[in-house]
Amino acid sequence: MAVKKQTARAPEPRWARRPEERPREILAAALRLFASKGYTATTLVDIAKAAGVTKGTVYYYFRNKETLLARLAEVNDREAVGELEAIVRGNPGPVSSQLRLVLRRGFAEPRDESRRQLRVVYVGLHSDAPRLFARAIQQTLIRAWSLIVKLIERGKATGEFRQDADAQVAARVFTAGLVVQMLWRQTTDLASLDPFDDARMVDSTIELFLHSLRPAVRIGAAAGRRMATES
Amino acid sequence: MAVKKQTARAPEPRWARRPEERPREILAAALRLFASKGYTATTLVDIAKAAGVTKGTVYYYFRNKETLLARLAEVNDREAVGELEAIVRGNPGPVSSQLRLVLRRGFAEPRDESRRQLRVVYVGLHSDAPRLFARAIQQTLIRAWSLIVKLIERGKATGEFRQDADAQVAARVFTAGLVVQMLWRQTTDLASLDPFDDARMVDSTIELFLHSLRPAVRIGAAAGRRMATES
Amino acid sequence: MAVKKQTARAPEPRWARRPEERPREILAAALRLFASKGYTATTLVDIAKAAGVTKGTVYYYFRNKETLLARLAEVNDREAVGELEAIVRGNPGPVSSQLRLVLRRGFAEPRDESRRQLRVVYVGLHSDAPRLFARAIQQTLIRAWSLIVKLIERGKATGEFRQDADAQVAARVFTAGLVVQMLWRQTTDLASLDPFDDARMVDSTIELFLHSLRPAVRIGAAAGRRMATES
Amino acid sequence: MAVKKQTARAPEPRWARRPEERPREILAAALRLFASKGYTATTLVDIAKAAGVTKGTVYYYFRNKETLLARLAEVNDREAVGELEAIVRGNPGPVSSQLRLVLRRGFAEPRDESRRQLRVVYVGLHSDAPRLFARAIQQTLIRAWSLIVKLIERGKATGEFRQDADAQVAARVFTAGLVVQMLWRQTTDLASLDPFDDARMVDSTIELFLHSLRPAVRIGAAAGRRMATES
DNA sequence: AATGAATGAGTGTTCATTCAT
DNA sequence: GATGAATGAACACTCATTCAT
Repeated sequence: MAVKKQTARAPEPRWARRPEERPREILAAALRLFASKGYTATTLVDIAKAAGVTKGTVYYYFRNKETLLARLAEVNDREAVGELEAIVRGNPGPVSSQLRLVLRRGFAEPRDESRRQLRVVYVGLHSDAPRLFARAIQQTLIRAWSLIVKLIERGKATGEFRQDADAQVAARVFTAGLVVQMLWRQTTDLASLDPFDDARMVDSTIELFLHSLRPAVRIGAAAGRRMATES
Repeated sequence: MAVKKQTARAPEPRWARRPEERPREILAAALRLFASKGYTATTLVDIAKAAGVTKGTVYYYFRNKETLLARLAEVNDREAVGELEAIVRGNPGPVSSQLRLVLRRGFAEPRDESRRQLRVVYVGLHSDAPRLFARAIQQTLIRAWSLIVKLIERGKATGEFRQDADAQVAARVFTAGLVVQMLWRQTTDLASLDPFDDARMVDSTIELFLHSLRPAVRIGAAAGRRMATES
Repeated sequence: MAVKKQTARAPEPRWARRPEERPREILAAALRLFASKGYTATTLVDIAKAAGVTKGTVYYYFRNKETLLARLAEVNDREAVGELEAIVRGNPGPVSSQLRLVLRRGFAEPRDESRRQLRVVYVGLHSDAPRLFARAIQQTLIRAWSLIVKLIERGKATGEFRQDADAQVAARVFTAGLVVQMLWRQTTDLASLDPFDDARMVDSTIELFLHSLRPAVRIGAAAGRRMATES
Repeated sequence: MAVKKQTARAPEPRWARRPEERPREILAAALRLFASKGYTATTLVDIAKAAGVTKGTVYYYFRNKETLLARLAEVNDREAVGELEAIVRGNPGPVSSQLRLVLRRGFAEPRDESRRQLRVVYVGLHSDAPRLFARAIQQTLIRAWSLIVKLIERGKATGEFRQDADAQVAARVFTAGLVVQMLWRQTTDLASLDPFDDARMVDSTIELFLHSLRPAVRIGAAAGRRMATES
């Protein structure tokens, strides 16, 4: 609609940027938007604008909208487990302190904004693209969980943790609970509706996690009776 | 296309008036579809067809699509907390056994298919209708959590639970973790990707929950001995 | 949806009113709404509600929505010209004073609210139901115009009006101009955008109307020259 | 259905990019349809088809349906008053001849079909889009009226027109009457129902207009008496 | 490599009209 | 007579996707 100047003098190409960076930029924009508005509510024009390109360019680099989501999930898949493993390797202390770090770094306090967003998108996959979600679970979550399970087993071996703790379930429930709570608190107004410190949520979750794995008090009649009653 | 009987007697109506059942049926159809395809992916025509009516009828009973969702959420809100309270009242045993039941009945094993679907929809609200989600959290989850917190506090009072357990966080993380895990397992193929028994998930979660609240082996020889024994 | 009491005691019929009045009431409601919201913007439910009945009842008495409009137009057609004739008959003064009254009573100051509304609807016919509009023109306006024309001709005969005035056009332009201006002023905010007294509009229009029919200054050189220039 | 040439050379595009012409064409199509069927009765698909594009394209260039109407009104607003002023400037004769031209050119004989349609749409705004109508009145009609008023005042100053003529009302009633009559004649079958020459309508209206402004016969007892009676 | 004009299949929603009761 | 449940044909508008340039 706007009339374009046709002056022959200045050729000045309307677009001129290194094609290498484009995909990255588009993906980054998509991530930002998916995380804040949700996948469905984000339009391709939104993404294009945020990436400083036009719709056509997005389609030049990515087959379609869902591909963007898939690519983002892949990024997460590729990095996430590696990070966790690095954390474990880099921290030769007792398993309890390794688990502490894994939970904190891997599931509660993302290293940077982009990893936080990635997590939001990740959980959203469940409703936005169930198939992708299944794949992501397989690629990432299950591997992360088994890493945690391994740590717990090691703890059992050293006597730090009780033998009868269900490591598989512990790994799953605590990580899921923590991630979902943090997610809800950050995206909805849950933080204001249900006010309390995010840090407390993380710290206490870790504490509960470790405590749930530790040997319990068995001595004394009271305790014994209680156990009997409860079963 | 359908051949009409031309008997003058029975004109055989093309549709029947069933004002009493329609809303229920429509709501049921919506629930089924929302749970399986997600709110956004579900069309009003889908709902109408599934309910055996036409689009217009859906709009005759419900102002718009979101109202359907809201109504479903309301149903849940109205019943959910009440059920939990009933469970507590109906079970005068020790808090640990009350908590066990609350977790199982309230968050893991829905009484019927429709309550299961309701739960699926509920979690989906987070991305489909953030505002409704926030309302739902406020109406239901927070109240459910505080009910659990109260039980835990009672357990602390009786010495059954340790004083330093963070009841607030425990209530939140365990319920969220349990619900989400069950949800994922049931909606995706997670059950096949990550094969293990749903029942084990529930039982172990409850066990971990209670264990995380119990007094730990801390100081003194007893603890030391125990640790040694257990390794 | 609301449960109806089925007590056999009080039969009390839900609807019980003289069938004679219904059509009138419905028509009155339709008129009110058409005039204030416009034909298109008025729904049948609006009308039914305003008439204190339900949609079905409206259809029991009138074939469809447009029929309501047609019936209203008919009412106007039936009464309008008769009124004008009555005005003329009831006022045996000079034609100028008859015309004054005809313009005022017939086109500017409706006897009651309902006649004002009728006028609004009437003009709206042009876009809402062109065919009805044509019929209305034929039934009413043309007859009203020729009544005015007759008066003008009588004035010409008595020498009160100039011979060369185009009675046909005068009747048409002044009535149309007056009606439309009053309509615009009353329905839009024209009254506030273009502030001046409605009464002045009516009075001055009548004055201009009569003046345009009166013999011009012919005597004297100045006037004669002016005429010559203009032709 | 259309047979596609399979020559590998010329893939023969299914549609052409004509960003420069599209908006114009769409607007033109909309104008044509709005004028003939009315704004409300015109579908966006109608417009798209008439413009040789698809619905999407219409929305690519115009935010929504009402915007099309608004844009058309703007065009009129922008040009209409300017034209009138040009007429006055370009015709340095006596005010009576200026008024003649203004009435004829500005309100009776549109320069081309498109301006005639614009006028039709304009009057229709009253019921289709009251708000736009109000704006249009403000932007255009009031300004046009005051231009006419100014001319009349000038005529009063030169003694060509009588001092007591209500210029404001004259400007309003004659223009409205003329426009509406022409509109009715052209859109309905009024022309055939109420047969007489359009040209006569215009000429006579102008004549009546000017005559209504001229000094009246005041000489003679008869006239004087009449005036007294009538007030 | 990049653009952005053009497409077209949906989608929610409205509402006059019908018809079982 | 009267109701109001149920219908179904539109309709405006959105947006992922395609493709001419």
